[in-house]
Amino acid sequence: MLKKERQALILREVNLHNKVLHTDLSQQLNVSEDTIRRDLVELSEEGKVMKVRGGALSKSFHVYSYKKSEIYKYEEKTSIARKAVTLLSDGMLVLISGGTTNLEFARILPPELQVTFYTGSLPTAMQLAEHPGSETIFIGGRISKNAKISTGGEVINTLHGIRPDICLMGTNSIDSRVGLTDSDWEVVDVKKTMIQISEKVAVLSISDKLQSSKKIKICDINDVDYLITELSPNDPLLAPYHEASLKVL
Amino acid sequence: MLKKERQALILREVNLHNKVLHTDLSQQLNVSEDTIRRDLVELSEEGKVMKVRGGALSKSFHVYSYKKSEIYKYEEKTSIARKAVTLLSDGMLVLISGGTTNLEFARILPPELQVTFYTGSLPTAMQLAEHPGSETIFIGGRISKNAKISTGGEVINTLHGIRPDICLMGTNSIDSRVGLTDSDWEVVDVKKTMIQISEKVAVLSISDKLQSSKKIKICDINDVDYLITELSPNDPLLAPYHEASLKVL
DNA sequence: CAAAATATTGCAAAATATTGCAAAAAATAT
DNA sequence: ATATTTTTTGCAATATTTTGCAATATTTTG
Repeated sequence: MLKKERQALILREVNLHNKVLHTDLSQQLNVSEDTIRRDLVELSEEGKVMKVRGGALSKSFHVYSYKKSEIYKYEEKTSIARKAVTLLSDGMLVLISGGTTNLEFARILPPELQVTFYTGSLPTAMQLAEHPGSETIFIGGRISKNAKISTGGEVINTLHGIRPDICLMGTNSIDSRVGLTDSDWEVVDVKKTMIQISEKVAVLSISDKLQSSKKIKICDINDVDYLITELSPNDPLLAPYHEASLKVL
Repeated sequence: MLKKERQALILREVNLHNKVLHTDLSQQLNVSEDTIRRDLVELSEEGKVMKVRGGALSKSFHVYSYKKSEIYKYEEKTSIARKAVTLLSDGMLVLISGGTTNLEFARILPPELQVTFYTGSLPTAMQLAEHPGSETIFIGGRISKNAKISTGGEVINTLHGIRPDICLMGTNSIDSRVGLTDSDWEVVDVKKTMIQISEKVAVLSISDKLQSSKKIKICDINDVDYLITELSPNDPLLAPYHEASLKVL
């Protein structure tokens, strides 16, 4: 096994579990603990992991982290991301929006997965570009300063030229009666189209945002096929969505 | 078996399995490990694979670090960026490439400047989006994993639809006789077009890269209008460029 | 504090890289 | 076609890197 390859595997393990132990990795990869330790030191010098006694921790390091602000509810978002992965399979065309949950999704993506991603979000694209198996296509347009996504007519045009199998939509507000809403009309325009053109729509949302709504409407709740939260699917909070016949993961 | 043919096979193997070993390829193709090693070195110089000890990995393994602390010759790049700012004025349409020097340029951009930026570089776009005065338009396309820029026909098409006043081009190698060169053909295709369509072309380069060249040619030295380095314009190192009648800042 | 776990250091064996060189193969000129 | 030049290839001698091990130091834990 090549050194770089081994380090890539280690890095993936760290990103998935947020921590690794020398002993585990040493067994898993069939090398001495010394070698693992040296690898972790190197990775930590490159700023990719945080070395601690006995192993290493994830830096929850995204290529681009949303300006300094630690990702809110990091653990929860990782758990959402893991569930979302199960919706994908090789060869799919996936449309993915921005937001920290989707960023987390891009980070823990299994390397062997081979899909084509379309996105208009700069941070998401940066992170997806790290993924060895998949191809990332950025949808160009005028960059919205706060959301860091492409907006405008050109985006809508490009979107109408593709037919994604699934759309992974990060969201600010979802409500079983009102549907999906947002507060930025530029973003809403884009999201509307993303939902229209996609075969299936999955909404990724932490439970705080359930049953909340903003000023501008994106779509009805029926336009959504999957709802993914960090909660167990049979949590009472999710009941209204079951009733609206969404598939709740 | 011809050399080209062998290298094509190697390249296929790399892209298929994401890694190759000297030992495997040597057996498989009935040549010595030395030959394989030399092939891999060449392929890596052309930017097609990533050479590592014992074999090679597919390019997608490479991770580019944009951490400020790790930027090579950070101070020098800031000084280049400051000179580059003098070329801009309000209302201009500016095409800007990737690279750490341009990233630094985007960071120190005076906030009151009002220009429209076109770029295909994800890191550059991220930084430009922070700038209050200007508008950033991202040129969409397939994201090249190591350079983190849009590549492919769509980029070329989009570029042909605009007429920038100036192109700020980061570079890997510039030579007064050979011109601009690079090692990644995907990047070269895009840069060629960027230079063609722009009214003026400014090359930003730290002095280390002066009089160096890579395998693949981007353009002649005469296609460049401005050369910006961290050196004083009358530094002897820059004499060849004065002779080629570039404006040296 | 003492036992256990983990780090550090130096070292040697194995694997891999580099360099220079000469023979073979390919390209070019005669 | 033949001779000459250039490129490619394999080999050997010599570096360099990587790895595991052992002895010793340090930190953690109860």
